[in-house]
Amino acid sequence: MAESTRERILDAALRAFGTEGFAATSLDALATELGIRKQTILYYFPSKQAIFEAVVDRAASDLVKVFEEQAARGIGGLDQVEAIVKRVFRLAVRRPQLLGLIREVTRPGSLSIDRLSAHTAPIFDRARDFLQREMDAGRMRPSDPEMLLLSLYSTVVGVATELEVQRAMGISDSLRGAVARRQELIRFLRAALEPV
Amino acid sequence: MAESTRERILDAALRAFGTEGFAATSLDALATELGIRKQTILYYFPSKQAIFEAVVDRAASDLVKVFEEQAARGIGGLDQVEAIVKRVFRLAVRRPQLLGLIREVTRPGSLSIDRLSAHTAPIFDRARDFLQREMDAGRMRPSDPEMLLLSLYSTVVGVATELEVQRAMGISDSLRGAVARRQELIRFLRAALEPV
DNA sequence: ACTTCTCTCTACCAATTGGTAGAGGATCGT
DNA sequence: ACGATCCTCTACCAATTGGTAGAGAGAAGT
Repeated sequence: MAESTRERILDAALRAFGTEGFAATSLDALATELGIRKQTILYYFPSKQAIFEAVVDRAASDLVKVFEEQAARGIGGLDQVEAIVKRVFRLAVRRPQLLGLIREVTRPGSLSIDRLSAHTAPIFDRARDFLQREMDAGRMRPSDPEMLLLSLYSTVVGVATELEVQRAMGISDSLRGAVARRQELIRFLRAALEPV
Repeated sequence: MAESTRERILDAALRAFGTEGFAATSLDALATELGIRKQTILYYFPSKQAIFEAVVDRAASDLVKVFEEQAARGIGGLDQVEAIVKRVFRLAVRRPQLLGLIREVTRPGSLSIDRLSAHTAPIFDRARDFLQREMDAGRMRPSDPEMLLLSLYSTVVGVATELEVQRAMGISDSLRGAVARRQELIRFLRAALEPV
């Protein structure tokens, strides 16, 4: 048994919640996909909401880990921004459901938004401080770091997750397409952030 | 009778689909909200899916109208980009469900993505041509116009719609906050697009 | 042999889902 | 006065939903 039933449930739930969404995912469908009974799922988790929260917790800590690994490297300036964008992109390509889940949680009606915030607040603070520091040091164009962070978040997550929009625009969603997208995004961000 | 029942249904459906999402919206809830019976809704629309499609059609044409009105003005360069961003923001503040619906439609599993594309493809083409023309004329930093358009889309829609993320970041979601967000976004975009 | 614990199962259940069938009341042109 | 059309309703329905109750199998400790 390479992977425990509990882990398998969480994996399938992440995929389902991250693509179809919470409401559109049924426990029966999840169970069928796993070749088990719905009641087996409910043995490990008391409710559907509890599964969602467990999935959010796991996804959030995976995401936070990516940031912390890069933050620990202590690179400065735009090179650090570029490195983080690259890491997020790698994650988006390998595990697209992960960012899809973030989109699901950040939807207006979501119940687990505070749960996600609890995980991500520290890295938001850290990112804001980083931007402020870089601006003060003249390595980045000065602006409101909070608003800038929001713009950065929107751009990166959007470019990484809005695959259907890209399809509608006629952009290839192949792996090569992802690389091109990343490259163009980095150029875009560098232009926006470079000090004058 | 200021507004026909059919129109009232479409209004309520836009709000519900744009915030809670398609799967999380029930016809019964919609009917209760309107003070009518579910069967009255099903008199005007043959199915839930049909309501969604009608809502998408109406939302898309509203959105397209905004772009076409601005395009007709024939302003060039970054001033035109700024004008469009401002218009999108005004729409996002006045009718937040509208952009929320776009997010819902562009989700991976959505059925109506082609319906939306049919409406928006012409303005995408137009926008791409516009960017290309401006780059050729040296009024904008040269880059891949398709990828740039994707970055622009992501940034604008994200900043306009990711209200929960903004709340988590500690950004005010008041009207004044929206103005500040818009201003910062325009500075961000100008920096990214200005020719060197 | 016996109990205990872990796990997955069958059997249900009440509530809600989207949708059908058709009655009844207006308002209309004739 | 008449049928026709438009609109909203009551009454159902089969299917699916998340969740409960509890049986039974297997392994492990005693």
